[in-house]
Amino acid sequence: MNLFADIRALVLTSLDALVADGVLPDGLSRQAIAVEPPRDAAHGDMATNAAMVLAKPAKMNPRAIAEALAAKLADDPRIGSAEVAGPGFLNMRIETGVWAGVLKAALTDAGFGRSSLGQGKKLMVEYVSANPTGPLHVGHTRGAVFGDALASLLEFASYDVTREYYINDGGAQVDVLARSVYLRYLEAHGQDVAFEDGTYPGDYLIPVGKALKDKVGDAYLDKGEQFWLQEVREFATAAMMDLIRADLAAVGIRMDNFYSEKSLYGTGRIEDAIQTLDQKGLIYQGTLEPPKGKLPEDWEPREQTLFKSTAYGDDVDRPVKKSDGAWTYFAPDIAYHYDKVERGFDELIDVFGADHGGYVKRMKAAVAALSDEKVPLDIKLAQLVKLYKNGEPFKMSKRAGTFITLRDLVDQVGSDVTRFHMLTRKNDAPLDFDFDKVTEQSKDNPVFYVQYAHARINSVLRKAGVDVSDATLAAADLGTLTHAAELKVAKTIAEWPRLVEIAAKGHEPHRIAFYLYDLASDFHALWNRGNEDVSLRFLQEGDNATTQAKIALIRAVQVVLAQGLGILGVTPAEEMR
RNA sequence: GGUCCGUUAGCUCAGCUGGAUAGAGCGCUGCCCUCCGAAGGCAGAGGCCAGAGGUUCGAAUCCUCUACGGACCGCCA
Repeated sequence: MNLFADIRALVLTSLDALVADGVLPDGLSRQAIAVEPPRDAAHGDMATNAAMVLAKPAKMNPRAIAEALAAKLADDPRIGSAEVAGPGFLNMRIETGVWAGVLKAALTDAGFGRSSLGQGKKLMVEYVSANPTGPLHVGHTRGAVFGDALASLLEFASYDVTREYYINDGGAQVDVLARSVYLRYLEAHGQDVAFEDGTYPGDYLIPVGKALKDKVGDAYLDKGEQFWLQEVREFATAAMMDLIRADLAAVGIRMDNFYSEKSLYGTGRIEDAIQTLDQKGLIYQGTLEPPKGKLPEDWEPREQTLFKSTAYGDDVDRPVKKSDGAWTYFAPDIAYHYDKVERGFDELIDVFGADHGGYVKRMKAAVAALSDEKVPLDIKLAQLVKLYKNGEPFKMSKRAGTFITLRDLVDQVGSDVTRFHMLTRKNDAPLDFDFDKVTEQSKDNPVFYVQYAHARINSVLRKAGVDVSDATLAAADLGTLTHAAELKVAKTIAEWPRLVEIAAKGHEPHRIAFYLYDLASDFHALWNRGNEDVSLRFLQEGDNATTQAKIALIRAVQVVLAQGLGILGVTPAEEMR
């Protein structure tokens, strides 16, 4: 149940009644009518802007509409009062019994909080998609966690979600990987090797070189690239993908599918995709203008095969073939997205790293062209993560092989902390990650604060001494929950379904994290009230009925916390240690 | 030169897609532990929402310009 949606529906039927009464003209758009919690709790529980939205098209005074609407609304048993305020706001107070209904729904309705927004539509979230050349590092981790939480959020909102990883195993970087592994292979045979520019010096390739030796023995020794490059490339890529899969598992990520770029080559898929664009008149031979501002030193104009992405909002047309006739990296990406469209996805989401910002417009243009603008593609950029230790910035150097990996994070602070913290910021804002602060066990640390709330509720349940099954709690008389601090908690719970919908619509999982913090905060506040006011303690000795009502309230909090943490991929702690 | 993102309290950040007197944490000030868990709690001070125009009943939110910070910008992925 979504109380805000219910009340909005009530507002709409009340408007129908006003139309029937001849008070309001018919046929007005109701799109913009919203029912929201007012900023200031003194204004009531819910507010609607209906009168102000309708005033202009109806050519009526907003306050007059509001007055008429208020009279209709007041007839509903759920509405305690409806008052006109300001320029035409309508503030409503909800009968306290309604909140009890929300709590019961949270306890007994497995679908509580879920949204029907997605209506079972097929949606793909493509995320991580890191080059298969090494372990995942911090930057990847943010995109991975973000994409995963977004996918879970959309599942919770009734989308049929596929999580997919695009393996860039077709380009030159895989040759570099193969050569680097070959060096480690030689090393495993006791040779001295030097890692020059254009090779990957990281230690993580040592075991891969050994494994290669175990597999092929000395077969590749003293042989030219033509004898081993292809085999080593495949061997190395497979090894890297195993590594990456394990990295992902360490933060609780399981992909539904891994899609290989290489699998597109030699199958005619790329040609098909480009031809599809060509048939729409979007492919031509041409020469690009040099980029303005800083001029590349070796710039010379060359004729290339270009995609007319400017027809779909890009700034310049983009090459799909190099001047030597080979595909650019963009071409297989077009084919890959064409494949997504052909697989029947209704919506697509790509999660990219911040360094791919310049890539967004052309990819959107390609998908728009390939799907005749029928399949929306949203591209979310995961901004940079700045690492700190003891408040000091942490320098990473990829060249020296001293970059911080996903494993470093998980080993030091754990998966839960890593995930939650990375989701406490909008994806498009840079994120600070301080190794010391994120593991601090105090209120300053949202991860701890939210998990602590969950664990604290567990502690009460253990000590309750009454039947605390959800069915029993839901059947309890919740009419005894009348204190403002208790109702505050119930109201926050009532906002949960609405928040899920907002977060899902905006593809913004960070809203879940902030909501959970607010809910935990309301709960902790209520708990602390019990320190001064004995009647607010959850366990009322000798009064099982009241105890059960209070426990119903906090158990509902726990249910929502668990749902929310589940979306974020964070374990709800049973107890704190 | 262009594109994208950002700019909100001393600091770190939210702000529900245009609503009422802009919120939270930290820090600061003042109170509060015999009490279901004080690894805190309650209250208070603190704002020209970067700046200037515009759109309208109404703007932190939408549009234009400017300033500052970051990312990116042909045959690398």
